Amino acid sequence: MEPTDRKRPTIYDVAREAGVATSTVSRALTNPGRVNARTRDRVVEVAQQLGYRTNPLAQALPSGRTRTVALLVSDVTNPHFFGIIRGAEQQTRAAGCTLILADTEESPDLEAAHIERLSGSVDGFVIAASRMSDQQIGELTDRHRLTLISRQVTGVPSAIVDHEDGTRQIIEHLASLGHRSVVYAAGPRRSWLAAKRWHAIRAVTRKLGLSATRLGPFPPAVRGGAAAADAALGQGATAVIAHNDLLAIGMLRRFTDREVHVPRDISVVGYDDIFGADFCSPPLTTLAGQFDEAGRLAIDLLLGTRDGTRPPQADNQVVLPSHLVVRGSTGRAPS
Amino acid sequence: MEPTDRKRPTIYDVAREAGVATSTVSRALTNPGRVNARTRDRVVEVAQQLGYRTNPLAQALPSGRTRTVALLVSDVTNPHFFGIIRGAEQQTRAAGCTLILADTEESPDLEAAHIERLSGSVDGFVIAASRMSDQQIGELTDRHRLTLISRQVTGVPSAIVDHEDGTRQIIEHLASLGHRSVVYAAGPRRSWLAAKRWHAIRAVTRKLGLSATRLGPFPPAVRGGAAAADAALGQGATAVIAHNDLLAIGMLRRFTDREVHVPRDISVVGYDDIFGADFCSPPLTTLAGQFDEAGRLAIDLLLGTRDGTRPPQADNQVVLPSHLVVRGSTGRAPS
DNA sequence: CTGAAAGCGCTAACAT
DNA sequence: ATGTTAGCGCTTTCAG
Repeated sequence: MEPTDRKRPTIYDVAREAGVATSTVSRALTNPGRVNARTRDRVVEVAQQLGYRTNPLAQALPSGRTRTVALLVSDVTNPHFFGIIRGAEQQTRAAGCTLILADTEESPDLEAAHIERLSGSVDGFVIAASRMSDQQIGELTDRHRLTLISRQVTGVPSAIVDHEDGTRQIIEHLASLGHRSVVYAAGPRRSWLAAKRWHAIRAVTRKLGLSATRLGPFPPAVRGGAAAADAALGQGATAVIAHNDLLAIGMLRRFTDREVHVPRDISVVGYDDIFGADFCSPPLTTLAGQFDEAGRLAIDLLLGTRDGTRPPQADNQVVLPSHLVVRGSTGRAPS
Repeated sequence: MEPTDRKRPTIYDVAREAGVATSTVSRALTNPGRVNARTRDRVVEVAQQLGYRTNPLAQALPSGRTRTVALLVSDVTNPHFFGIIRGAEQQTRAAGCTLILADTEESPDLEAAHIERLSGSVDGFVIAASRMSDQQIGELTDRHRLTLISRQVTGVPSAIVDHEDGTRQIIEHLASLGHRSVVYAAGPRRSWLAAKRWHAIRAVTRKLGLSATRLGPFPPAVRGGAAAADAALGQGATAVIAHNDLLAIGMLRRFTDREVHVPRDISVVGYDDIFGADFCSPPLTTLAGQFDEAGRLAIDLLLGTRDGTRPPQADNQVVLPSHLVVRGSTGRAPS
C-alpha cells in the first residue's frame, strides 16, 4: 500500500503499475485497436483503479489538439444568442470537447483580439453575427479553423437561418393585411444581417408592388426602440419591420408611451422570436428560426462531426428554415 | 532574411535572435523586473517583431497555472444568469484570463462531472446557484479553488444578493397594500435559494402578523407558471411571491388566460428583475440585485484580485444589496 | 504489438 | 543578472 499521493496519477504511474511502457498506456487510452486487447484491458483497469485522469494540457501540447472550441458572440446578454449558445454548448460537450465563450461587444476589433488571444488554446472558432469584414474573415480562415453563424462568406462554412424566404413570409403577411408600404428600422451599419434583410425587403416589396423605406441605423437593443418608433411615426408608416425583436420590443414600449395603439394604428414585426417576444404587449409577430440547431451545426461543421443524416450542402453553407409566428402586433392596415 | 516559417515562433526563436537564453526570454516576458531593463527591452522588441505569442498550453504545463476559470450555471438560457455571465466574463478578461462556460442543467451530478472533467484545465470554478449539497461542495473545496454565487456554504467564498432584507422589502410592500397573507410559489426542492427565501418569508410575515403558505415546488421556468397560478388561486391567495421572475411571468400569463386580473384580483411579486420583467403584462414588481457585480466579485474572490476599495467581509462571504422595483403587478388587496 | 527515446514550448531551480 | 539544465505529462516516430 503506497502512501496516498496528493497529486494526480500520470501515465507513468499507470505504466509502472501495469508493467508496460508509457507509450502503450497512451495508445491503450487514446488509440485502442492499435494495441493488444488483453494489454488494453489491463491498462484500462489499472488506470481506472488508480483514478487516472488524462491531463488535457499535457495531451494538447505535443498533439496540438486542445479539444476546445471558442464561441464568439457580439453580446452575451442578448437573448437572441441563447439558443445558439445552448446548442453550441450541447454539441461541443457531445463531441467530448469544451466550449469557451467570449463576448465581442459588437466590436470587430475585439473579435480579432479574442481570436488572437485564444489561438493556440483552441482548435477552432465559431463566430456568431460577426462584425468583421468579409476580407478580415477571409484572412482568418487560412490561419484558423472557423465557422460562422448568421453570416455567409464565400469559402467559409456557416449556418444561417433563411432570411430571404423569411422576409418573404413577413411581407406577404403584411400585404395580406392590406398594408401597401413597409418601413424597415435598420440594425447596425456593420451588420451583415441588416444589409441582407433590407435587401430582401426591397426585393420582395418590389415584386408585390409595395413600397419600402429604410430608417436608421438603430442600436439593435430595446433602448434603440424609442428613436425607431418616433422615426416610423414621422414617416406615417402603417407597418414597420424591426431589425430584431429587441428593437421591436423597444418600439412597442414607445408606442405605448405615445398612446399609439398596436396593431390598430401601426403593425410591428420583428426577427428571431426571442425570449419575451411571446409575453410583451402586444405579443410580437416575428420570424422564428432554429438557432439552437444553428449552434449545433456550426460546431459540427467546425469539428467535422456532422452526422450523415443531413445531405451535405454546397460549400458547407447550411441554411436553416424559418417560419413566421403571427401574434398580436400585426393587424389590418388602418384605412 | 529567413524563409517565412509557417509555424509560430517560440521563445527559442526569440532567444536566438536576441542572443540570450530562453530562460531570459521567459523572465523578460512574464517576470520583468527580474531582468536587466536593457535586455528586457531588446527581448520584448525582438519578440514583437518576430510576432511571438506565448503558447498558453506550454506555459500552463510546467507552471500549473492555466489562466482559465470555469463558470458553471444551472441553465444558460435563463436570463437570470445574464448579468452574472457578463460580469464574470468582463472580470475574467480584465484579469487577463479566459472564461469557460458550462451548463449544468439543474443537475448536481452534471455539476460534479463538469468539475471533474475541467479540473486540470482551469485554475478554479465559480458555481452559480449550485444544486450540490453543502457536503459535496465542502469536499470539492479542498480539492479545487472555488467560489459560489447565490449560495453560501461555511468556509467557501461567495457572493450573494441580500435575500433576507429583500424579502423584508417585499413583505412590507405587500403589507402596506393591505395584504394579510402571502403565498410562496416555491422553486426546486434542491434549491438553496428556495429554502432561504421561504425561511425569510416566514420570519418576516410572522413578525408583521401576516400568514404565509408555501406551494410547490414548481420548475423555476415560465412553463411552471400555470400550475403555480392555479395552485395560488385554489388557495384563495391575494398575493403571491414567485420563486423567480420566470415563474412569475408564467403565472401572469396563466392569470390572463383564466381572466384573473392582476393586480386587482391578485398581486404578483418575483425575484431577480430579469430581462422581460419590465415589459411583461402587467410589468412585474420584483426584487432587483446587481448580479453582474456578483459575477465580477466571484471572479475576484477566486483569482484573489479584489481591489482594496471594498472592505473584506468575514469569511469572504459577500452580500450585495437588493432593492424592490415596484411595477404594475402589485396593488391593493381585494376587499 | 510494444518499448525506447525524442520532443511539444515553457518554467524554475540551480549555477555562474 | 543571466545561462544551464531538468522537467511538466503526454504523443509519436522509430526500432525491435
